[in-house]
Amino acid sequence: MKRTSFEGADCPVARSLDSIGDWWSLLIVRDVLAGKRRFGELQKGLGMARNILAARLRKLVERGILEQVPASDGSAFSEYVPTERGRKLFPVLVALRQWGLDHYFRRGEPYRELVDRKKGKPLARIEVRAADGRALQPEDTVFVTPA
Amino acid sequence: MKRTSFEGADCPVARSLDSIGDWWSLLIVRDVLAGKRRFGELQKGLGMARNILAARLRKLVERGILEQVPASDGSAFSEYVPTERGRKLFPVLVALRQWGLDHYFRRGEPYRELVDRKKGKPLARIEVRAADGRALQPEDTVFVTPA
DNA sequence: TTTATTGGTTTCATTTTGAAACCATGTTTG
DNA sequence: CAAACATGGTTTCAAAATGAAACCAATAAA
Repeated sequence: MKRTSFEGADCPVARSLDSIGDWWSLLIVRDVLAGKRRFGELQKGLGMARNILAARLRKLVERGILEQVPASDGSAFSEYVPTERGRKLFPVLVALRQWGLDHYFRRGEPYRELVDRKKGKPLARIEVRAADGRALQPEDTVFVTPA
Repeated sequence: MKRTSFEGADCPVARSLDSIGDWWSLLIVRDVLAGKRRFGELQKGLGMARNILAARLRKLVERGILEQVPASDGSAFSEYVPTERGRKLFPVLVALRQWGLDHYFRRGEPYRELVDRKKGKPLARIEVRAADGRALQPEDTVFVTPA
């Protein structure tokens, strides 16, 4: 009767969700990728219960998405930093951001835009493409069993 | 003490998660985008409790991600089909799939690959890019308040 | 006409969540 | 140095979500 786990699922999407498919994890990763590092900073920013944050951080560390390291400011506290695996979630976050902005913000509604630091311009749209660059819709794809 | 809602969050990622940020919703959307339509088909495929599936479908319809329509086969049953909004989740799913495959499948472990239907070749990698096409890492981006 | 299937809802036990209190360090201030 | 405060949690407990199974009404098949 436990909450079903997708850890051994044969679908990569399901396995991903097993690590980050709950209500808070992606928001934590979002904040860490945006530079937040400390427990309290995350807790205040997200407005979430401390015990839940502690549990999520533990799991994210366990799954190799974050790493807990001694604080960079010399203090005896520790910090949570993204691993390479965590950084690779960036496209997922940007895709979710673009989708949410398109579908759940009214035009004119204020929001903070994520831009290319160098040029200050909005990011390109995230798209699914074929190897040759053609944009693909769901129907343009099929599953196959690799050789 | 209610489960916190991200519906009115100022962050687009959070609003997205309010619609699809639970354990099952994205898997349901994945299956519907892959062509599954009927309640029982989804339930059996996902192996999830019927009441939870019913609740999720209700919410996905409410949020405009799926639509409940009379069955196409002439029977009196109904079907769940993706809306345009639901179809637009495709990049999110593909990004999650690529990430999960990269990080939670051992090499050689069997999986089904999603390929370009026309050429039968694997999809291009999903990447975050600037307007001019440069690939961007998290540190290459900043938040700004649009004018 | 009986039987089976489909698409749910209801019920109930188990888990998870969230708020608040608590606590052990570590850090700053007087 | 001592007292006060901040930090990073853990514990406790009530409310809410989840999951398994039983149930049920409407179809569809035999």
